Amino acid sequence: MLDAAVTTFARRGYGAASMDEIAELAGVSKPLVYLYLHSKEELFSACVRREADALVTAVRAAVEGPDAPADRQLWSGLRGFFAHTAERPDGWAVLYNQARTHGEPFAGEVAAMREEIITFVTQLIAAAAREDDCVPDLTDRDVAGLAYALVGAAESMAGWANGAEGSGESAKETAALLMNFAWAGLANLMEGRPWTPPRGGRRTSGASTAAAPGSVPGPAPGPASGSEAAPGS
Amino acid sequence: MLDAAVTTFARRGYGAASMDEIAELAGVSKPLVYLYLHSKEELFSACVRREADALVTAVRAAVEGPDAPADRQLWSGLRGFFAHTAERPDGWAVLYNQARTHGEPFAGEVAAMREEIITFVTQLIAAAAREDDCVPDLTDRDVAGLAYALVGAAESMAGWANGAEGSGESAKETAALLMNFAWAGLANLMEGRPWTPPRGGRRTSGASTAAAPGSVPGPAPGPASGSEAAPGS
Amino acid sequence: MLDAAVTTFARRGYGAASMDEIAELAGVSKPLVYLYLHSKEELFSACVRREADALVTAVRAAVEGPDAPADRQLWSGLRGFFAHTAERPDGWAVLYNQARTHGEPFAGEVAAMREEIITFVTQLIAAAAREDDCVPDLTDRDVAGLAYALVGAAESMAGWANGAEGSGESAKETAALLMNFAWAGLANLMEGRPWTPPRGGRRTSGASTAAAPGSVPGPAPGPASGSEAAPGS
Amino acid sequence: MLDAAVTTFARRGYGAASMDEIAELAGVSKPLVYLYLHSKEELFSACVRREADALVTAVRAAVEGPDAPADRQLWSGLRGFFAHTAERPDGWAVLYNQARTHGEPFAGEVAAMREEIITFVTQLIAAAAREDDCVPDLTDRDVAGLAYALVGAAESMAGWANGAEGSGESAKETAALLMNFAWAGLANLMEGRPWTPPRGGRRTSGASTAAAPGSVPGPAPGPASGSEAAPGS
DNA sequence: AATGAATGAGTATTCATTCAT
DNA sequence: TATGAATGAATACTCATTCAT
Repeated sequence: MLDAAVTTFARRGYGAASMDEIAELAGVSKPLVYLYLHSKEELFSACVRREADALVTAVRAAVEGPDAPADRQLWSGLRGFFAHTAERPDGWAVLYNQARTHGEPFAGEVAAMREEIITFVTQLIAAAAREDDCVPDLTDRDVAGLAYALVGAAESMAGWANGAEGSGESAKETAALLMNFAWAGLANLMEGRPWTPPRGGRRTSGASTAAAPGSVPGPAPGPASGSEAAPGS
Repeated sequence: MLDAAVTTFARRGYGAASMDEIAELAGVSKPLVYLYLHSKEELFSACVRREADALVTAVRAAVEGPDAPADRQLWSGLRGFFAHTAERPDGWAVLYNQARTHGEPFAGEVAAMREEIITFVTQLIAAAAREDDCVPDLTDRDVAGLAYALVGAAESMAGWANGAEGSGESAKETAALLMNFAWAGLANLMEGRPWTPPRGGRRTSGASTAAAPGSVPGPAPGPASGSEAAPGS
Repeated sequence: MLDAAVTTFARRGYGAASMDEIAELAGVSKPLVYLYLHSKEELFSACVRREADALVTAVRAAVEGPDAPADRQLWSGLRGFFAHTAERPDGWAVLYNQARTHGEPFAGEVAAMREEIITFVTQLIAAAAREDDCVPDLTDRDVAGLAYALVGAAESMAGWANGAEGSGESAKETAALLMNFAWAGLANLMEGRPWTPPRGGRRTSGASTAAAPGSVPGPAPGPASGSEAAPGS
Repeated sequence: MLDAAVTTFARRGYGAASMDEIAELAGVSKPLVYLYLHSKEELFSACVRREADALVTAVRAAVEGPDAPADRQLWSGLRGFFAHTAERPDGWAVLYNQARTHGEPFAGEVAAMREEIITFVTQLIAAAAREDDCVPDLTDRDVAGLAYALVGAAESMAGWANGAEGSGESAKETAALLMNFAWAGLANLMEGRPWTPPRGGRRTSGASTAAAPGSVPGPAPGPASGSEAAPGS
């Protein structure tokens, strides 16, 4: 019954999905839907909760144990994420497209789940930073921002990857692509070699050694000295 | 009048926003709204178009000329993006939350705008890769995926940054944070030093030299040349 | 201006005709319409009155003077009627199709005009009966009914004749056809030779000599000399 | 439910009848009306169809079998017609006043029904003419015109008869009156003794023997057999 | 004399929701 | 338990009508 609801909400959108259609697709009668799930809002909430739980569970299950190195944990988590969203595109659409955009009861629930994942990611980043025992000068806010960026990138890529013909294989590829995109930056940051806004010089790619801007100061340009500096760390 | 519509659509969502409410907020009467914008759909379309144009224009205006180095261009564009979304949170909400999720006339328009931006980013990445005259072995699909990741990260951060008390200053900070997050990874990739999935060793962060996974092969393991290279890493 | 209104009312119907359309067709602006004719109802009333007057006037003008024999008067009146309705189909449509069917202000006005014509026809019939100086035993109600029948027949034929390509010639033909249809019956009646419901015998057409039915008694069954009786058949 | 609709449409007219009013009069709620009849148009169509069928059926049932003489068939049909319209004045109003004047879906349906009746009448007239085995020189168009005249007369009288206090008795009377009005004329025509436009002589009633006008030529001037001739006048 | 701009009042239609069974 | 039948409440849209100019 929830399956029918998820499918319908994903396809039609919350507003355009009618209880009639859901009941019909579920093969039961409308009053029955009302018997179990007491209103459209509650029904949608149940969908959201179920999908959110499923997603969180899938990601949790995929993450390698806390002993593994941070990038490995992150990578495995991403693989789980992309695999899950590829497997349940309707569920993902409900979370990503519908729930976030329809008023408070739902947006809150999704936000909570997202927060959970973000917290996890944040901890990973922090842990990695700690592992590096460098002086990461990253404020909490910065770390949070990075987590948002990473999660946002993942979400965007999920939509993109689903656009093509998703497959189990592509989940791994997508995760690898995202790791490639993100990890070096994170690693640099954590090791105190931030990118800084160029000052007009011709070419300035990669993490420069200049002083950090805004709240992302790269205090210890430090590894500095370090030869060509263990890039990518 | 469009302002009122944008505000209402952003706050209530497309479905829940009633023409009555929009008209009242605009301080005019409903028939007048229908006189100029001829239906709810058209009204929403007009909002979407206006906001999309405004956003694209803002980003375009912010981007530094094509002579500037790629990271500089990207950075300035992001600053423009974050500044604009911070300045017009309702407009951004209409584009990001509402239009994308409500059926074809609208989703298409937003997708078109997004595509425009993604194309721009894609070109930047490709240009940077060319500048680096390395063998970037990045398939087109990979580049596209990276652009999606970057744009998705930016979108996510826009929502996050607006959550707090947005200010002009924060736009620059947010952009810098994202550059830090993203640029090193991009640079590594472009220079042929991709991150690769670890094989179980204890610590493996940053761009490893191992063979690339999936479609993101890092052919030239070559931190090789060494030289001052190694930037971005 | 009234022309535009008549045309529009005839084509769209009273309900579907919008003041905008009328004003546009008239080449003036809506407020001007309201300046002269103060509401939709009044505008429609004016149309009805104008067309009714025109029709009555046309018929009046066509009728030959009171000295002429009754059938001649009737015939000339019918010719006028058919000629007029053929010439102004929209006006006729307003009277016949629209005004009669839209609530009291209008139906009354049309009824009044119709009554005027019916009265005229009634008088003709009565006059003819008097001329015949027979004992016409026709109650007033009967005469009224006959007038209604004649007028109704004319109205129906007007619609029919306009359906084809109306022409001046056809007005005369239509009138003649109707006279043929009607006059013999009227004449028989007036001369006391009514048609009576057959009693089952095989063939009984035309004005029989049997007793009259209902309120249309044929008093003098055998007016005339009887003899040739069995007329009409 | 259809009853309520017919009543309301008849009383208020199609445009002014609101679904609210109909539902209220039917003693149900508006959505229920929409559940069964899916729109105002469809509801009106259903009314029209029902009333048209009822009328045609009533007339059909009333007509005496095809062996009966033509005038008898006609008379019985008219009696059925007047009885039915007297019994269901609202239904008749819907057909005669509303449906004919409101756009294509409806006008067409009524026209079809009318055509059916007119065809029937036409056949009766033609049959009668054949029975008379005279040379009826009536063109098809003339016969059609006569049928229109007869039907129009009947329609007009239906409205008139309903105006007074209709009763079962009056149906018979009205039918007789119309037969009196019409039959002699028809009979004369069919027997080749048409009325012709007078040439100015003082008195010229009834079927003259002069040449026929327009398309209603009276070929067989034939008071023919003489004898019973000269009737109708 | 004439109108561009604006609106109050009303209508068809839909949908989440609930009885009676 | 399960549903066919029914509805209250809300919404997009239209039109006759009027000021301010």
